[in-house]
Formats: sequence, structure tokens, C-alpha cells
Amino acid sequence: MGRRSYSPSPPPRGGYGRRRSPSPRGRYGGGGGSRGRDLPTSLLVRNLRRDCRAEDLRRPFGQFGPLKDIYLPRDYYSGEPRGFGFVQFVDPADAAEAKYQMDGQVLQGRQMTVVFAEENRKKPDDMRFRERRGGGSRFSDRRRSPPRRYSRSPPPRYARSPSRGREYSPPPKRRHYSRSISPRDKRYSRERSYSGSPVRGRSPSYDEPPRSPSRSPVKEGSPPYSEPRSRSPRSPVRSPGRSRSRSGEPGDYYRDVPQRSDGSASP
DNA sequence: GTTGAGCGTT
Repeated sequence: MGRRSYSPSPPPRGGYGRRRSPSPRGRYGGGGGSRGRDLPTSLLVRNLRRDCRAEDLRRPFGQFGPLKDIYLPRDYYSGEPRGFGFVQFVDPADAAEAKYQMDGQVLQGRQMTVVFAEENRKKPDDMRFRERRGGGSRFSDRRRSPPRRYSRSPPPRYARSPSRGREYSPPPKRRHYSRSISPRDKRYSRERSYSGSPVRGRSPSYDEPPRSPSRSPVKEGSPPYSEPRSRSPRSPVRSPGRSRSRSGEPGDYYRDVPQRSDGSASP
């Protein structure tokens, strides 16, 4: 609680000692929130545990000041945490303090590295583009064949957190935002749910929503991208009249009727 | 207007 007097020592935007990103940009893209400001408010916390949650970061980081957001990126396809996260403060001074204090600290048995976020937030579109050209930029794990073109419909988050695909720390919703943050501040951001899915009265607890009773026949363990494309775009709806008389039409495409008998008939 | 597939993951 004791807010230590933080000396107004603005972090040298040239680098807080060590900058491992020789990006020609050399500019803090605003860290998300600054946007024009010189002082970044977003911190990149590296070397997090795989099972580290936003809540785990909120507490230690929240003591330096009100947090605006915490985000733990996860692999889009595998859904695994990537081991780092973003902590965005409301006040850049708090961010600087937090970075100074937390950098090198051990969280959950891991020494995390806290630096200022640099690049701007990445949009899904950019992400896709990057994957495409980046090629094996991630790992050389080509086995994970990237979904070249999945028209739309994002890959199912493979049974993980059906509620929210990403890890986001819902702050303790107080009855009234007396202090700390004013409600008028953009309606307190989007503390509800980014999915756009109206969580009607669904408390943001960790309780898991009941899965749809009608489960898809797809294997759960199967990766999302293993979805076999439709064999043939045969429309489910067909002429209501009479189907093609299959008296003796050998070349008909519908040979699915006679299921393979013992593996004898196989062209 | 935003952005939840956010860079610095082995």
C-alpha cells in the first residue's frame, strides 16, 4: 500500500540500461497507451511461467499503481502461453516504477524480465500477414502446418478456455468505482468480455460454462487445423423430387451407400 | 473507432 515516493525520474527513452532491440524504429510505439506520449505505459514481462495467469501479474504489478490492462499472448493455434505478457499501467510513472522494481524479480520461481513494450499492438490482420511471410519465424516446427487460408472461422480454441480464448485478467469488479478509476473513463474499458459475447450475468469466475450438449464429432485432442476439408461440396439439400434412379448406375458418385465390405471392393 | 492472433517463448 505504501506508495513509495517515486522520484520523477523519467526513464531514458533511449534505453533503460539495456536495450536488446536494435530496431531502427527506436521508438516506443506508445506501448499501446502512450500513443504520442513519450513515456510508455506498457511493460513487457518476459520469462513468465507457462501457467502464469494475468491475475498473477496483477497483484505484484498492481501495487505500483492502477493497471489498465494485462494481456498474456498465447499461441493462436496451440493455445499455449508464450511465456510473456504485457502489463499496461494507467500512469507511465507507475509503469516506470514497476519496471524498475519488478525487473529481475522472481515470480513463481522464475526471474522475470520487465522491459518497456516497444512495438505497437499487433492486430490479427498483421499477425496473419506476418505468419505468412515470416514463414518459420516462430519455430522450425513446420509440422504445425499453418492454416494457409482458413476463409474465416477461427480455429476452435481446443478445449481450453471456452469462455475466453485469451488470458485476460478481470479486475475485481467493485460495486462502484469510487476511486482509482473513474467509470467515465471509457466505461472502464472493456472489462466485460472481449469476445463480444454478452456474458449475461455470467460471473467472470473461473467456473466453466457447460459445453454444448451437442458436441461435434471431432476429436478433442485433435488439433484444430486438422479439420478435414469437405470431401465434396455436395449440398445437403437436394432436389425434393426424386433422386437419381440408381438402378444400375455404376458411375454414380454416391458410392457411400454400400459401405466397404470387408475391404474387398476397393478400386 | 479499435485492436484480445501484442514484440523480448526453448
